[in-house]
Amino acid sequence: MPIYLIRKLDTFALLSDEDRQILQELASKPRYLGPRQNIIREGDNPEHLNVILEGWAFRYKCLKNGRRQIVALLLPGDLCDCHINGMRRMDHSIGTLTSVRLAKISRSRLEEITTRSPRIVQALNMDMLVASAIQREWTVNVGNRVALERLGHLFCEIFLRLRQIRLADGTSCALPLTQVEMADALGLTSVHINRTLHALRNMELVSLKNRQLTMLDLPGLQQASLFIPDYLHLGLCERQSRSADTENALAFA
Amino acid sequence: MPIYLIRKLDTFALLSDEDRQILQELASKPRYLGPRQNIIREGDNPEHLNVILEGWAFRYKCLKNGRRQIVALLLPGDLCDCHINGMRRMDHSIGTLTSVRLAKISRSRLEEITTRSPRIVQALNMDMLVASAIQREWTVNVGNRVALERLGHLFCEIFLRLRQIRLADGTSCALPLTQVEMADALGLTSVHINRTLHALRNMELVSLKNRQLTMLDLPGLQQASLFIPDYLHLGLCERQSRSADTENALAFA
DNA sequence: CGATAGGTTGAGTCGCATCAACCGGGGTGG
DNA sequence: CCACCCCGGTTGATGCGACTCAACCTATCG
Repeated sequence: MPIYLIRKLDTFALLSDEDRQILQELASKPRYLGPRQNIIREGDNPEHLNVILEGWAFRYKCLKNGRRQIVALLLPGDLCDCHINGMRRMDHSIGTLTSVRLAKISRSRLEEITTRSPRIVQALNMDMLVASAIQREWTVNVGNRVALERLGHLFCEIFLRLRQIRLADGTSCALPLTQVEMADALGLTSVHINRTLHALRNMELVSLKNRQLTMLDLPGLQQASLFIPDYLHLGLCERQSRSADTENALAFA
Repeated sequence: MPIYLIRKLDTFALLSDEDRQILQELASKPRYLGPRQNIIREGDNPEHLNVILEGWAFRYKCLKNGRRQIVALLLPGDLCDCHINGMRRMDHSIGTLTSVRLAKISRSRLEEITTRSPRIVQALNMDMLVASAIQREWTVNVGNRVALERLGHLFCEIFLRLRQIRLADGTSCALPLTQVEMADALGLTSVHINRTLHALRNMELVSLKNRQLTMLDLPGLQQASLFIPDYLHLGLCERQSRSADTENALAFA
C-alpha cells in the first residue's frame, strides 16, 4: 500500500475514495532493496516510474574530483524518476539510505491512471512543483547559508516533510543519515558536520541519537536556520487532521 | 513570435508545422518590461503562465540576513512560472536582467494547446525535466565546486543553452550579468567574482567585455570547470542544423 | 559638472577544509 | 572466547579559499 504517497497527495488535492483506490492498486508488485544500494545509476535508461513506498533514498552526482553531492532526499511517498515521458539517460544516480520498498509503475499504467483521475494528475503536478521548490531551496541553502544554518535548515525540512506524511512522532522523527551523508548533502565535510552538530546540541535546539532526531525547540531552530516553510507548500496540512479522522473512522468501522 | 521557444522545443520533440503554428499564436499580446524589474514577486498569486519571448530574467530568493540568491537564469524561450495548475503563492521572485518581452498564456489557452498537440505537451514536459536537471546541477555547483569552477561552469551552461536556441555567434554570446549578479547566482561575493574572472582571463579560457562573452577555449574551460553537458540533454541538437536549413529555405522561399 | 553604477585592487580576517590521530561498538573469524 | 577490523564518530592543529572592509578608478548619464 502506497500509504505515504496517498497521505502526501492528500495534502495537495482533495482525493476521492475512488482516487485512493486507484492509488492503492499501484503497489501490486513491490521491489525490495537493502540499504546503500543503487536504485538507478547515472547513464541508465529509466523504463518506468519508481515510487518509494517505504524507506529513504537520495539523488546524487559524483564529480571528477571524487567528491559526491547529494542533491535531494527521497522520503516515503516520493517519486524517484523524473516522471512522465522523455528522459533518455539519467543525469544522476539514486541510492538507498535504508532498506527500501519500491513500486514500479509502467508508462502505460501511468497513462491509465491519469485518464481515470484528473485529481490525481493535479496532485502529482503539485508534488512536482513542490519537488522543484525544494530543489531551489537546496540551492539557496548551500549557496547562501553558513554551516549551522544549513544543517538546521535540513533538519527543519526533513521534520516537516515527515510530519506531512505523519512519520513524525510529536517532536521526533527518524534521521538515518550518517555525518558523511549530511556533509555530502550540504557541501561540507563530515568533520565540520560533527562540530556543527555539537553546536546545535549545545544550543539545545536538537538532539540526535540512534538515528532519532528530536526537535527540542523548533521555532528556535527555524529562526537560527533562516528557515521559512512556505516553499514546502504545506498550506493544506490542516486537512491532515481531518483525513486522519477519516482514516481512523474507517479503521474502526 | 516565440521563435526561441519553438527552437528549444524543437530540440526536445519532432514538432510538425501545425505544432509550430499553434506555438506561433501564443505571442499575440506580449507584455514589455524594462531591465531590473520584477515580473512577479514572492507571495504573489500567479494567474497565468509567462513565457520569455526575448531578454533575460532570473529567479531569486531574498534571505533575512539581507543576502540574495539567484536560483535560476531564464533565457529566451524559457517558461517563468511553475506551469500548469496548482501553485497558490510564489515561493520566490522573478526579476528581469535586460528588457524583456513576455507572452502571457492563460490557463484555458494552455489547456487548449495541450489537447491539440500531444507533441507540444511532450516537448514541454521534456523542457521541465531539463529545467529540473539544471536546478540540480546548480546545487552541485554551489555545493561542491570552488570559485573558478563555479564561474566557468556557469559560463559553459549559458553558452550551450544560448547555442541551443541559436543565440550564440560562433564562440561568443551575450552575457548581460553584472559581477554582483554572478556573485548572487554562485554564492560568492562580487569582489571574489572579479578576481576569479581575472584568473579565467589570464588562463586564456574566456574573454568578457561589453557584456559579450567569448569562449576562447571551450574544451579547456569545460575541463577546468568539471563541466559535463549531459544534464542539459542537448542530444537532439544535431537537428539544429537541419531545422536551420529548413528555416533558411523558408526565408528564401 | 557631479552623481551613480559597475568594476578593480589591497590588507586583514574567518569559516571551513585538510590531515591526522584516536575512540567505541558491532561484526567476524580464528 | 578474545583478537581483530571496520565504520562512524570525535577531536586537535594547521592552512587555504573566500569574505569583509575600504579605497579608488572608469564610464555613463542627467
